[in-house]
Amino acid sequence: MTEQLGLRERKKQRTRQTIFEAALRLFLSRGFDDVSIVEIAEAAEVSKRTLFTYFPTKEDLVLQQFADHEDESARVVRARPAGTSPLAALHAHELDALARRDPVTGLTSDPDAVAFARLLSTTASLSERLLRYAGRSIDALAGALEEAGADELTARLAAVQIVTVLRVLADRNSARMQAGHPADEVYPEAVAAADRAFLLLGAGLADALPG
Amino acid sequence: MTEQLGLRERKKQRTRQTIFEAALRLFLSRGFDDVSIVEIAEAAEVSKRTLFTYFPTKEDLVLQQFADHEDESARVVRARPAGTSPLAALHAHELDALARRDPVTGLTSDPDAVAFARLLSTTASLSERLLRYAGRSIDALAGALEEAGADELTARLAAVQIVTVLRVLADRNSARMQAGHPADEVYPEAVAAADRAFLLLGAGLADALPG
DNA sequence: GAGAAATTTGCACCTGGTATAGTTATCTAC
DNA sequence: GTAGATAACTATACCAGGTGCAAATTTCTC
Repeated sequence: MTEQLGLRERKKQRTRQTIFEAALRLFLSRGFDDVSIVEIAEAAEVSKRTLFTYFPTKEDLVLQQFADHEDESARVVRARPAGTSPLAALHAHELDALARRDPVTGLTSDPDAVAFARLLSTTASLSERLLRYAGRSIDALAGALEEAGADELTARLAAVQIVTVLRVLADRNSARMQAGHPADEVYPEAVAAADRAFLLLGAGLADALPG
Repeated sequence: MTEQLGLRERKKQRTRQTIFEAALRLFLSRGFDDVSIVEIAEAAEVSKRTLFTYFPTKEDLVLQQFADHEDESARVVRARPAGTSPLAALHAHELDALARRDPVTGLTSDPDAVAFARLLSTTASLSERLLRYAGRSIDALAGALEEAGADELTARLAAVQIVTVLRVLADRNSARMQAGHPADEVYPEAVAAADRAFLLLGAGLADALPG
């Protein structure tokens, strides 16, 4: 378990962490667009050139951590208990995440997480770039659904629906948090919304949008 | 019907068109990233500053025309015949668009349209920015669905699902076109995929993704 | 400790985009 | 048609994100 890393590797990790923390601190206090790359580099005591070897774009300073979560839905589907449908597994996982106040649900009163979410939603270039990660998340989920027996078209359509619906739920929760409502207060609505969303995903829109 | 425009206004329209055509021609022949703004400005015989008064960003040189289509789904829902469900109206509209080889479906063999689609799908910054227009399309459709009687959450969830599914269909058709298949050959599959997609939207994923 | 390999740096450079201030063209009213 | 008024355009200088390159520094290996 204990990774034996050389000094070189440890220094790299420390440098990356230092840059990231400096960037986040500056972004949160003054906004993404009002902080320049050189400023971050100075705060982290590295050269501009070095900063860019760790983070290829300014947006990645904020978003690269999302790469860790990009296959979460796919993993949930793959790890589901026998006899459970992919949708049921994802539904259960979302309810569990809400109960845990997992930041990915948007439902958390943790000030840092709320501030971070605000940074994302108020910065156009960040919310746009975030969609790139959503795309990879869709690809991963589609792959898992194919493994579960769906044909390619169905898997892709289902994956894109599921991922975008989860995003809508998270956005709504996050908006409530940013409006100052405590997570515990919003929790029941968040659960109801998730239930509604998975009902629509599973049973379709026909009944919900009658003629 | 005949708009009486002054010389000033006519010149502006001509200038905008000239810039747009120069940009598109250069982009198509050499790729979005390998053509600079100054090059386009020179080709259109305007100053760089003037170019930016017409198109606020380089991406808008390609994408601004999508603004016209951003409320298409919403209009279809609002204009649906009495007794028709929103989903049925959108389904019928998509089938009609496929039959007409409307470029928005991705199903067209028109070389210019195919080249344009390739430009979009091969340029990261363009496909990302395109999602901004998708966002507005979702907002518009959600509004129309609320008018049709859906509650706010349902309308939003349905809208996001519908718009993203239509995008998936268009992307797939466009990919087939770029691979060189003629539209008439792909048409039956495209119809089948659209039918499948609207079936899933209407009846849900439960049956399609069993445990 | 020497040399190889990786990391960091400084510097020059490119591109997209903006600010400003001045020039040119069109419009309106007489 | 001419005189402003007004809108559009241009040149220039500038900023920020990002890259290429060669030199300098640091870590690794033996």
